[in-house]
Amino acid sequence: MRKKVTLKQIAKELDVSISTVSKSLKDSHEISEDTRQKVQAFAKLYNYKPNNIALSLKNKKTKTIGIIIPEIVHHFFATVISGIEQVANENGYNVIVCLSDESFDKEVINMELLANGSTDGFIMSLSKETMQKKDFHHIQEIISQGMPVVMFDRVTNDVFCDKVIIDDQQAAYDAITHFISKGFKKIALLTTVDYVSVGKLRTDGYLKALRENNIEVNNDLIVKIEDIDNCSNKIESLIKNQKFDALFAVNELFAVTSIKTANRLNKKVPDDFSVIGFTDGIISQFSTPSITTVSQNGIKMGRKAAKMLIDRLEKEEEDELYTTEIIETNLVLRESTTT
Amino acid sequence: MRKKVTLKQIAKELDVSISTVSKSLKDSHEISEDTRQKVQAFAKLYNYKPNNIALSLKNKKTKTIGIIIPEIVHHFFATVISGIEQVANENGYNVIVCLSDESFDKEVINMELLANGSTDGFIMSLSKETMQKKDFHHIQEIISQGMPVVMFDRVTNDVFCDKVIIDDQQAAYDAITHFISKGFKKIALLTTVDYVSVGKLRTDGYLKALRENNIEVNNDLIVKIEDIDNCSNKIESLIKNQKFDALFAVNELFAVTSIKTANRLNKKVPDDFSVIGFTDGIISQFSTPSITTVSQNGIKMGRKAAKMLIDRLEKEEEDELYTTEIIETNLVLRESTTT
DNA sequence: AGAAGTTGCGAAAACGTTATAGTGTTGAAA
DNA sequence: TTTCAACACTATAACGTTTTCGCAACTTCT
Repeated sequence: MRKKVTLKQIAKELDVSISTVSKSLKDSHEISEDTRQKVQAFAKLYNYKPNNIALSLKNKKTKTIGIIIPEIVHHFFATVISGIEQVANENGYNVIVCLSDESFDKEVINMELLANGSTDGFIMSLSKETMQKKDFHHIQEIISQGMPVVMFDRVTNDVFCDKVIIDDQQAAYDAITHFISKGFKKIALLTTVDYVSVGKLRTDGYLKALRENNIEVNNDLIVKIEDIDNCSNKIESLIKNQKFDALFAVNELFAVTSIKTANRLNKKVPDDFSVIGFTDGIISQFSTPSITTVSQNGIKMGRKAAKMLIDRLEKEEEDELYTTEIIETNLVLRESTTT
Repeated sequence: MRKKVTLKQIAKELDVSISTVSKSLKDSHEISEDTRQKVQAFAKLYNYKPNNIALSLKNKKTKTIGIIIPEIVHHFFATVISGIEQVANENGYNVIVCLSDESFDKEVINMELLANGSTDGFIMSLSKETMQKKDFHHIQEIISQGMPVVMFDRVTNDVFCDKVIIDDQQAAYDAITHFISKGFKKIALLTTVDYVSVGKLRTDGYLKALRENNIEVNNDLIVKIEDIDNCSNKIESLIKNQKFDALFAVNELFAVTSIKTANRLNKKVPDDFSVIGFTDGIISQFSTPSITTVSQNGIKMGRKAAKMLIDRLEKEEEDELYTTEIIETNLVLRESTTT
């Protein structure tokens, strides 16, 4: 076994001081040509690479970004990580990923662990439980220690930090407006319970679009879902006595579930009703019919978040001006809507 | 801003030595009850948490696992990460994720970077380029430095280390045997080019099953796909002059693409032909018809890989006996096959 | 020849921690 | 009274770096 070699070992072997070795490897002009070459040759031979941990301790920066997300088996979050990783990589950063599993406690524990020197900053999306509890002490604490945090998608106004979001309300508004422009008036909504901020905002966009077009809101057409695994009956009854001609779902799981339910009830999308979903993921692309969705560009979001974090990390003056970036969305037209 | 407090600062503040503080916090009996309480109270007040980096340097272990995978926007890899993370978390480890983007160079760079002190070991799946080049120096080097590596799914026999795989050949064999037991004789195969080891093995399983059942192999029914984005014509011509009654695809993308192509050509799955895919992901579940697949339990694979790595990290004697764990697969029956 | 500057290198501190080996004081046993 | 152990604490080394400062030994200038 060839253990990694250290400066000390090289120094001893060549009978010079550690300082000399360090300086030689950094091409310092303090060291004679001769010594420098000798050291460099030796270092190369033994494949010397500086120890990251020692460097981190010395420099008080780790060149590592902590990512805290609710889950990873989720197309959107995976794309965001991918985006973050791209920019991180371009800038010599690594990413360390922690999953909160939608649990407040896990979110807190993970963040506190990483905050003790392991990362230079965080990029995160809040867990459901955190949003419900509205307890953001752990995040406040970390920010107050001077560690930058960037939130994306599931964010909160209660914490001051950089944020990257899409304009959920506007995106939903656009989707509904699209329906209306196609002549649909009876539009159903499949949404989440209100404490999920993005669900709430998308619902608001739906309501706004109806209001502005003087369409009366029919509460029978609005279904709020707590848990997708236990809601088949709700969706089923909505579709069975179908009183709508278009359906807007606030995520792709709801969208595809409604289509599959319709199939089961011998109804056809888009013949019997059109569907627009949210989040342009795998499901929407490969469902039959493929689903028209509001695309939520995860890669772009991740890249932006990473850029914001790294910018903040690499400028030395502390800047108290936080910004919220809005990533534009657009409607990807597919087979689940009539043209 | 309330910067993190260090032992030194506490020591100074309480006018004791650093050692005393350290020992007090560790409840050492060397320290008097009085002092201990005083120190602990103070530490709590200032929310003292030991610095991970300093600990890592001292202990020469980081409690961090490096994960190197080709991509993350991929259901299977995401589930594996999820499994790894579960076990890592249970054992006080963190995971640092690097993406090779299927590139050899990125794989090498990332691994070498992390190997310089950032992680205690690696869990990885080889990039396509690495498999093609058959160059595993970077991995050999890291192993020879005494850093354990566990490979999963895309592995190689050229490196001695722990591995976690499924029995790809057997799984494919089982799928084909299932077809045959249902009376299908003309079975098409949608596979990858041969250098992708898992694709090759699954193809072998297909061939073996046919051979053992005395069914002649018809090369017209075997389509090898290099790049899914540029293969629609190949799949289309296969399906257009359909000479098969069942189709086995070595991944879910190929499976869903064949179904969608069939739809376009006014053929129906499973009425015109049955389909079995590989990798039980989102697509298979939500496709219409949902797809019968060989389930490749990513969570289990990730958990197993993490367990193997951590076991090796936590026992001090170096053990040169490497094992290869095989995760069982099973056929998940859905709508794309007739019963 | 003495002062001043240059060259080439080493010592030491620092980052934050833990563990080992002292050290001085007290109290009890011999 | 001496000896020794127990107690409560401190100093120091170590992990692997980088960097500042210091110090010889030359060289150059006056």
